[in-house]
Amino acid sequence: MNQRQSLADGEAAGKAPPRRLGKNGDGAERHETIYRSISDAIIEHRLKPGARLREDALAEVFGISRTGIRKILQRLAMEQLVTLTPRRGASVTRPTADEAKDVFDARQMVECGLMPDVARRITSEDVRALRDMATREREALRAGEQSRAIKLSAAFHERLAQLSGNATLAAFVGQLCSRSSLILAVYGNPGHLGCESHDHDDLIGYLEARNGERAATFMSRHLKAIEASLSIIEEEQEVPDLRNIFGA
Amino acid sequence: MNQRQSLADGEAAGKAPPRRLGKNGDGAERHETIYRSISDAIIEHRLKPGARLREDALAEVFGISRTGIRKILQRLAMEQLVTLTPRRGASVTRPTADEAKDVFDARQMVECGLMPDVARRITSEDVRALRDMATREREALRAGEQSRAIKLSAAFHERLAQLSGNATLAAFVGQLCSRSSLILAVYGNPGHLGCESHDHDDLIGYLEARNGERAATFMSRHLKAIEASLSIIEEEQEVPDLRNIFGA
DNA sequence: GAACCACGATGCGTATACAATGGTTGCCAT
DNA sequence: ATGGCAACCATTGTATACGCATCGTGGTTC
Repeated sequence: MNQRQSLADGEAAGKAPPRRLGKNGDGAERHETIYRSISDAIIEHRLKPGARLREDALAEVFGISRTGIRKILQRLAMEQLVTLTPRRGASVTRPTADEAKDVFDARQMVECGLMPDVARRITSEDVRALRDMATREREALRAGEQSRAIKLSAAFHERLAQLSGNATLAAFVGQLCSRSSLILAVYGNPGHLGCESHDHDDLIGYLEARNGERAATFMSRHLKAIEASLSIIEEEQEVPDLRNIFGA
Repeated sequence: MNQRQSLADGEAAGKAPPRRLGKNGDGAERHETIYRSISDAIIEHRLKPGARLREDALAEVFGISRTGIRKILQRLAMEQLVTLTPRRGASVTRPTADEAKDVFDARQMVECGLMPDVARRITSEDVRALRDMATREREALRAGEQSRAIKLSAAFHERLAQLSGNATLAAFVGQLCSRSSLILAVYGNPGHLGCESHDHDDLIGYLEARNGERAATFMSRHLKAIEASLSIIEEEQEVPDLRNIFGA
């Protein structure tokens, strides 16, 4: 299935004669891959809030037509990662302060509420996998790879929710984590990342001890700490900077 | 494609001879309307779980091309109201027993958790609107209009969640209620509808008295009662374990 | 010199055409 | 008569073409 991989730089860019390159055997897989690429780029802050996502450009980059891109863009919009404005196209969502509060309140309720279930169901295998994720996150943090750390942190929280056994709530938590990543991009202070490096390890300890209550209260404090670290000042930009920057 | 559909003729006339049908006049609105039509039909059990939704048929019924229908179908699929199978098209989702459990567990957590906030923020105006909805629901129930009653019940729960002030969680509850409606269609006993007729009124009473705790426990019992009324027998069709039936 | 209007370009929304896939049916061979 | 194979048909997936709205730019007028 990789044979098609080189279409981006190949002759595909040309007009191509009777070139039917759309016959990828793994069409669905392809879309999923592209979706993940864009999603990851947003979560890792490689695409910053407000960045415009032109359909043509994306279509060319990924070697598919605009139709497929639109589908992906719509999915991202439904997850609130991109904003679709009627005649203006797509752009990376810039969460408002209200949305940020809603997201963290929701996480507070759902993630904490899930902890007892997780504590009850967690296996030693799960514990090992979680510790591994926490370790990698700490390493990324120490190496200064903020983007990577943010993604790993979101993945950790999502994974945790999956262990509860409730797929619906786990998917919801996954969306909330993605949005949190965006919120960090807008309101987070550089240098002071969301999750403390040892927090996740402590949490794993409580879960391993099957202490759901303790884990829940810890998670609550953990999330509160992240939220408190944000500087939600609702900085309205849009044009005014020029005056300020170049001196009036 | 067969005819112009007498939609916005008024403004079209002002534009002189735009023989093209005025699709743009209310394009987004139109999609929203169609989305609601299909969504309502599913929630009201006019479209039953398992029903196939052919793109061509829908496109013709609503007078738009398949492109628009696909967009709507995808949105419905993301809300788990329809299932999209790769080369087989769309059909109304038939929830599994596991999904049903997940959905009701999620409702238990979120709706109950929201009650304190609702009790704190509710206004007399809200109370009046809720009572009105409850009344209409009771009337529909008494009149034997089960479809209508189910939709009104879901709307009631969703409205309640909106009063919490958390738009994210409210939207999530809305989805859960829609899915619950599907679950009722599959596992519900005819004649014994989900919500007891007086339950909602009682709940409003607790909220009006700003007794969030009481409302939460009542909501918990309410949801438990609905779930208990289901006959989740997991009647599996779909290749009914020939192995098991005919011995391994 | 500034403001307003007009014209052109860019980019999205929709429709349509085409290709590929999976199901179904009919025929042939065993 | 039954099972397998092959061709056809129905339906989706993808790409492309076209129309329209909005935005930017330049010219003209006050």
